[in-house]
Amino acid sequence: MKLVTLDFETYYDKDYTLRKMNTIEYVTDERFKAHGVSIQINDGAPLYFTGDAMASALRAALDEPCTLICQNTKFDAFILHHHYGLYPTRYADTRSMAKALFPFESASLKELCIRLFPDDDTMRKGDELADSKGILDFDDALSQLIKGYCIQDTHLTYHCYQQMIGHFPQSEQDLIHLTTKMFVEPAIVLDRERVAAHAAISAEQRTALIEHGLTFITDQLETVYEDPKIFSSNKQFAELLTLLKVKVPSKISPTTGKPTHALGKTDLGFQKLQRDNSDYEPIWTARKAVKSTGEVTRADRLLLTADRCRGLIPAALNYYGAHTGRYSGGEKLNLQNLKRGSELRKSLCAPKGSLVYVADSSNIEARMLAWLADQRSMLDVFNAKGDVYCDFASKIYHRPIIKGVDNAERFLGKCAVLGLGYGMGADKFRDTLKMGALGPPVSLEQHEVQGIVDLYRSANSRITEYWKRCQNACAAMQNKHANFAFGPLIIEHQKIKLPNGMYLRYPDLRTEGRETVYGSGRHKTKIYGGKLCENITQALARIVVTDQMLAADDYLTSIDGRIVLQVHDELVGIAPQANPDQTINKMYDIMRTPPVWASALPLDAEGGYADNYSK
DNA sequence: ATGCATCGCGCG
DNA sequence: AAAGCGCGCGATGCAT
Repeated sequence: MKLVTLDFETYYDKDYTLRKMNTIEYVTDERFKAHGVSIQINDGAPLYFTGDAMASALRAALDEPCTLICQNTKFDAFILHHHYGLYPTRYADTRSMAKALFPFESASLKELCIRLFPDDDTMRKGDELADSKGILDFDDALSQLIKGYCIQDTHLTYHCYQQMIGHFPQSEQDLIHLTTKMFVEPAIVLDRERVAAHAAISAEQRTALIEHGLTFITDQLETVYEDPKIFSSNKQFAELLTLLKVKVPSKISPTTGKPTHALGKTDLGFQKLQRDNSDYEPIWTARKAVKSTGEVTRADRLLLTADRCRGLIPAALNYYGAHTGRYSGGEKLNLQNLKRGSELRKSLCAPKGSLVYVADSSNIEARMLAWLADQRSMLDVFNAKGDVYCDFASKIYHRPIIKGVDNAERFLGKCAVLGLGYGMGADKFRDTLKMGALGPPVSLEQHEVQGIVDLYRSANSRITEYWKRCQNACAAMQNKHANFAFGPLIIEHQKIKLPNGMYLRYPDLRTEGRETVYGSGRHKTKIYGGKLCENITQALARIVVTDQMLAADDYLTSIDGRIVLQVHDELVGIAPQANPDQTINKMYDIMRTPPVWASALPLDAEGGYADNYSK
């Protein structure tokens, strides 16, 4: 297919910039102005166009089936759609490719060129001497400089693409296309009334609770308090507690190792403090209310986005956001962490005549881990369509635990299966249970949690052995000539080849003292058996789900629908409302089909459909 | 003012 | 020796 590489030069200034706004806000803003665009067809020389010549040049370039290549394609493609009504057939993106090949490194064009062409000084991005910031109309000199940079950027982008494309299997190229399309060709309809109502109510309730809290402490301390910050700032809140003669709980920060206040919702000390001082309820309530601004901010951003996109919400996902290949959210509107069952989730709708289809890959990581480690007992339960949570809970309680009957017991089994697969110890497991991160808080004695951890490890000895084999792999990967099979993987120097040809990378892997670490600066990270086991499991589960996502999108496209979002183990599609059971069952079929490289992997799927993303 | 690190909290 | 992991965003507080 014809390759069209292009790069827009656009107006920006101190406030009107992608640093402060997201792509949608920027491109649809009334201040938007394209100074020029450079366009390269196949391996020809890039040509530069300005003013009225741009539209016709773009039309001519994109008038037949073509693949669009840009550095950050969701920006340039969104311009093409929004301002020129042009739609390329396929999307490629050098920034996405760089994220996959060089995790933890800058994905900027400048840095990418230095990395890909270290010995070729002609392959360098302009040194930004000509800053067009804040300038609406260029003089001739600036115009010529910008033209040169713009042409150079397109030239570089094309060569970066050619340099990297050999490392990308077709499936990953398809994935970059689909990911870009989910953003630049949005399909999710926003229920504006629902969002607006929710935002209003949330804001109102929040204000009332904070006001009540302020009045309460004003009365208590006989000093006037008017600033909500007293509740939101950890420092000020700690000072308030001291004035009230409540001892401020402290903890050791897991990041810095230094003591800090333990005032988070999930901090056990803070939870106890609230129980012991229930007469200060208005304060605790106000603290919680003031901390939950995210909901309103996000609602406002959804409304603004939809206003700019004909009522639609583009789904921004960062390809290879995690070094394991998982997506991450992006564009200041993370659709991967919307609260389950929330109004905001329910405000994401299908257009009239269509439905939102949501299909989850059931316990994909637990299944992948059992398959990788060849933990037969667990695979047997999955294969028999049993419930692994009940199965393990039965071992804990020495009696059959029945789903829907022994709910508390099954829940403990669930926590253990979800938590203990990557080497978690008894202390942390006890805290996790007590905090109730997965559901209702559970308090167990030290000897009880230790017993469960020991039981998990003995009942799943192949999994604990797999951690050790991963530990060995951490060491082997430090060998320059490493190259050996490890199940479906190939261990190489500082990287692991995945079955789709991509790599799980550990740049600068080395031994420091008794620890193995990789990365540098703020990316320096410890790695060890249990953690590598988790990374591998996550990377493989991601490949299973994204390949299924491509298959599901093919299917949905055939019935006039599409995939519109992915949340790690969950595919979200929008498709016509006719024969909904057939549609969702077809999605389940796709998600129950294991990949060729793991034909014995027992998969299952569940989900449903509705006129919105409610699940 | 603006950048950066940290915390808290949402998701898987 | 022992260790669950992977993200993004808003708010805060400190440094520049």
